Amino acid sequence: MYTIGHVARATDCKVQTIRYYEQIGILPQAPRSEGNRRLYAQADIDRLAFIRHARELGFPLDSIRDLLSLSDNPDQPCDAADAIACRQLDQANRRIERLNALKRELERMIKQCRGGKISDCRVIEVLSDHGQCLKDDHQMAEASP
Amino acid sequence: MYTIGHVARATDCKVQTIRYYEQIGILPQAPRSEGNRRLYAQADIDRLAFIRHARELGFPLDSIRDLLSLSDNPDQPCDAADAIACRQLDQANRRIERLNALKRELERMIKQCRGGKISDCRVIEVLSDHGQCLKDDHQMAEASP
DNA sequence: GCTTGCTTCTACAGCTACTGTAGATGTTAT
DNA sequence: ATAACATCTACAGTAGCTGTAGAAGCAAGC
Repeated sequence: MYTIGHVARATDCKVQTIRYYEQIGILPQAPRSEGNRRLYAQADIDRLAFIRHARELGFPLDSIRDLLSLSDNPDQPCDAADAIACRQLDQANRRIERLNALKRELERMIKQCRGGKISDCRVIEVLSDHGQCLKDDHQMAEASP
Repeated sequence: MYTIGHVARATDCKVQTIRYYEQIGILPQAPRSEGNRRLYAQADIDRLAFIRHARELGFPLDSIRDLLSLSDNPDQPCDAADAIACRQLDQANRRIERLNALKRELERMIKQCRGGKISDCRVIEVLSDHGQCLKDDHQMAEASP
């Protein structure tokens, strides 16, 4: 069993954030030691690492709850899980597309930059992206219908 | 010139959020009409669309400020811009990697799911990702040194 | 020209997801 | 056993919005 401090170091997460996640129920109530300290297992570290990564990728806690429910209930009827997974996959694909566009533009800039100035920076055009995105995005709400 | 409502619809962004961005200086002070309404040009819509997309991708406003400064100052000396671009590129690459891992796992689940149950869901393992990520991530701080 | 209805204005309160601080108590090393 | 550090609870503060109240602007129809 690990202390909260160990878990915090292992996941690069603040101690308070771990207690906060327990409080809002996204992490289970940790069992306590004799002296009332929280005790964690490896599975808790995995779960927390998952949450942190998903947060860094911009998923809101509600979406993360959804994703976690997939592995918490491996025997739930498939259509519910399927809907969650599809929705999250859809979001992941859109994010990847945009990140790739940003990446290409940053690489272009860095390459061009070796010559002296960033004479025509198109970072904004790349991500503001009227062609496809603005129309599609309206169906991309976080919540389910 | 466009009204704030038009800009909000065009970028799928709340009117209050636009005013908030003006307040914190990430959007310029909009010129006003006779009757004190804010007036926007296409360039403002582009800038706002960029900000919204970057936010959805999980970039904090400070990073976005950095990115915007690249296109705001196309004549700034190259090493500063280069550092910003490299840092953001690095982040973008890490995000893409993680999203691809998540995507693969979601696809696997969806495929497997057609058979009845999600018997062994590995969503957590995929993103908790001890192998590479946890060590690398400590150098990945949002702020510059 | 006046009313109805919608938009925008300012100002401020509330929300999510943390993050920091205070003061007490537990634990470890010398 | 005492200093140094980790953890505890509780609560206040922050970033990035989001909602609401009440007043004022504006456009369309009578």
